[in-house]
Amino acid sequence: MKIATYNVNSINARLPVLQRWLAQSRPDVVCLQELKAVQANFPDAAIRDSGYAAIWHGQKSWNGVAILARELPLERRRVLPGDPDDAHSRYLEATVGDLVIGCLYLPNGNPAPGPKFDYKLGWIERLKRHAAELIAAGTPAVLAGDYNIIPTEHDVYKPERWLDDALFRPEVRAAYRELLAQGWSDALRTLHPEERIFTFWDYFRNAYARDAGLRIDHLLLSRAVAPRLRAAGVDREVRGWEKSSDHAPVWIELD
DNA sequence: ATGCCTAGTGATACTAGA
Repeated sequence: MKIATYNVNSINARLPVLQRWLAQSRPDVVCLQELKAVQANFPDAAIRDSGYAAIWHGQKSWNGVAILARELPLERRRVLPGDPDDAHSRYLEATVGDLVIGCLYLPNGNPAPGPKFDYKLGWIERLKRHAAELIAAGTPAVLAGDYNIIPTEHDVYKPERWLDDALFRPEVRAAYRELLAQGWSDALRTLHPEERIFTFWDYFRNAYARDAGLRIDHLLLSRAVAPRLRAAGVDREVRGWEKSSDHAPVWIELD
């Protein structure tokens, strides 16, 4: 079973690239982030033509998340609990087969410090509370998405330039470590502990050609799932396609 | 230190992304 996550940076601007990648990579489950479309503007028919049933949570202008699968995902929740005032579409959770799939788009948080960074830290705390419940229940779960967190200095092309950035600030990295310590494993790093792996290259500064990237898209496996991990990778060539997202798809294969 | 690019909105300039 192949599970992927892909920040598309607009589902409608990305549709040709998404369809081409789905046909080539043939994942069983896909978590999408940054739909940048209201609920009614999700291209459901085109996704069906590609062979996937989808649930999604749209929003005007920004954010928006979706889960695609061969059979219709059974929705469990469409918001992260813990803040009734949070109107961002950044979390969607569903049952697919024997797995719970959490699709997340964690806030960017820049500039830091500031209200956006505070929102990011609060969002991470809520994610940790929810993730702890999944672990406590022994749920076989995958939390996949754009975390907007560079976990370590090995996950960024030039760490000294990112020290004050909301993606790399010490408190954000610490929160990610605390999340893993609950019993989640970072699938890409588990199978490729030393490799230089990036999932995002800025549109600026010819970043992809220079391989000036970041690893910020992650698939976290609960204890019940981790032993099933067989392969993991980044479809980085997709970032080089015409009209690509600034992120590349990231995938795992489970028994 | 700044803008470099891309997308959405809705009006031709701004916000936001990371």
